[in-house]
Amino acid sequence: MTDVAAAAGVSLVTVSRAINSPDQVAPATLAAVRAAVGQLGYLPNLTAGSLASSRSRIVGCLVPTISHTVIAETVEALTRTLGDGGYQVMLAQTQHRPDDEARLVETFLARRVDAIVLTGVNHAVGLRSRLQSSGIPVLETWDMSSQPIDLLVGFSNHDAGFAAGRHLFDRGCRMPAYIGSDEARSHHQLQGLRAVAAQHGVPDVPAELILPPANIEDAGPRLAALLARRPEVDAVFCSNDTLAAGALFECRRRGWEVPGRIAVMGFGDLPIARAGFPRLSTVQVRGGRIGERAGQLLLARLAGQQQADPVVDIGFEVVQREST
Amino acid sequence: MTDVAAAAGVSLVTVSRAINSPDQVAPATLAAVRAAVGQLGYLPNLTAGSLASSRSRIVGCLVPTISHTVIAETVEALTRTLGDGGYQVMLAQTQHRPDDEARLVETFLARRVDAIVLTGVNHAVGLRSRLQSSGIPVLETWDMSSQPIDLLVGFSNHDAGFAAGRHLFDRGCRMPAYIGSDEARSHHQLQGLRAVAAQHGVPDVPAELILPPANIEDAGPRLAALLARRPEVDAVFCSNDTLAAGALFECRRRGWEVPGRIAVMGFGDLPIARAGFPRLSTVQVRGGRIGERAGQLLLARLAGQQQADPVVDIGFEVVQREST
DNA sequence: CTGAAAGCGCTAACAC
DNA sequence: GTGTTAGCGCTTTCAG
Repeated sequence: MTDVAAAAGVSLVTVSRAINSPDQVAPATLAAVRAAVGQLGYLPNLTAGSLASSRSRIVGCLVPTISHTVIAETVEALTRTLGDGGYQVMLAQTQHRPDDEARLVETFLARRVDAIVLTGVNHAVGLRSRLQSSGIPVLETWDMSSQPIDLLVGFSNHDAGFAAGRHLFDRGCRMPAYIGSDEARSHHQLQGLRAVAAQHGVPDVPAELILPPANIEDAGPRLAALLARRPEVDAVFCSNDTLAAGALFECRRRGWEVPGRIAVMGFGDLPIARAGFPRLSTVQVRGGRIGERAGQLLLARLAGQQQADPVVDIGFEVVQREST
Repeated sequence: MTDVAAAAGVSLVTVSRAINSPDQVAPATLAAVRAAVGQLGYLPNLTAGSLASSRSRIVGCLVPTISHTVIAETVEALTRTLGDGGYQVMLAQTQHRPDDEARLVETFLARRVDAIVLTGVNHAVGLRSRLQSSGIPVLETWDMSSQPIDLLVGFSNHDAGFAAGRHLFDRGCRMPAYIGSDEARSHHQLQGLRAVAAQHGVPDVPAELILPPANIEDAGPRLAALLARRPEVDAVFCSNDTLAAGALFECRRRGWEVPGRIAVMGFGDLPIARAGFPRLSTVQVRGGRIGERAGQLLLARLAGQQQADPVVDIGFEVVQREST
């Protein structure tokens, strides 16, 4: 930067300003600086800038795993929205382990990220207060909480499970079952499903909870196990569309009609829900919208604006197709 | 850090060493420093450390999009391997746009990342020399090149396409087709497929190239278009298992037997290949292994070791299941 | 094994 | 609109 300043015949600060706030610099000066930058091939050192300004322009984002398709859309939209606002996303994977989440938060804090995005609302003991005392914006996603750490963009997994169950009963099912991942957000869905089942006089909902990472090839065996245990099951709600697609393949393998013999319902409304045969009924969640709103909320907060409502319920929608 | 030094009764440097190279510090001193750190809740500022040491311990990683399942495994393994070595991965998405890739590389360089990982071997003009003159390790993945920028861990997409085609002809197919993404790695696969077709006296391989991002719901319509144009097609090779699963659903919708009426072959050997019905024949690529080897190569290089062979061909394997 | 001095490359105040 | 001064919080020499 010293070289650029010399070449442009100005001082260090002027170069800094020409780069970071061009409108505070006279047009002629700006042109001179830019010429010097181009000629010398100068590349600013953002690390030095971060240290001096105590703003890193990095947002730390923690997800269970990036292979989880439903969450990928959120990360993609978040990255795009924050990127347009001049921020870079630093991603880390918790592998669904709260302790890893807490450890990675420390790493992010040590890197002086400007904000942190978390997946879900269930965290390791102490993380909540640790984050609140850190002084940076924190945003939770993909669930609802009565006590958000700070900002929150999500929807109620409990209510989504309830709505899915109601849909299944409305379609004539008598005995729904659940296949999901063994983690908090799936548990909330299952609780919702159990609540609606209780209202219909069904005291218990059989469930298969898969140790994460749950993937499509787990669905078949789990559905088989479920049906071996409880042959009266006539509907299965899966915590994501990928598992539901696996269930569809399993039904096809057995030559079972869907929804004739068994109804299958997914979650997320991923492309696979529309591509399947039969097309999957599902709970639509706009994952991209979550990422976008999250990015907007963070940008506003990072720009110093206090938002009216720090909690955004993005909602969900039951989509009926052919599988129920 | 000054406070910790005071509390422990040592100097600044000693605290720094206790944290970064504990074995260079006397056990008693180390204990005192650690006690002070714990008591004060001291969290090192990695940004300041990076500036002083000119090592950020960040590796920049560029992928087309993180929603691309086949690449997610690589990123996951890379993140894990580098994480164990004390490095953090900073991820960015190019959306398959070479210009975005070049722009993001500049951002990474400005952040002084210690190394850069790229997807594929086709880049914007000038990026190659820009990276070579940057002086940091660069690693390309998911393809082969006769002129790698620096390090490379991948496999030949051309040869994979050739092998898939040979498998189809071996299984009795006469007229293969291709459905893939409209980007370099798919193009290489298609070239391989065309090469083997030519050897079998098939002068042309009909293809549908989907503007990225290609997803599962594109497969059905594209397969339909392909067959409308060329009803004699009796096999389709898809650039990934997800598209192949979409093709399977489309066949099911039409009541077509697979592979009786048409053979379907995927690429990647994702879980969906094993979960489908019929189970998908595919080209197995160990995406996780690519990420792992890439991480190891980078760690070695970053530790100052010169490796014998900077290019690793991870290979691939044709897996026959039920769909061909 | 420990410490003192000298920056790393930039930005925030404050002046002019 | 531009410059001067004083750091940001750490690591790297080089001594001892």
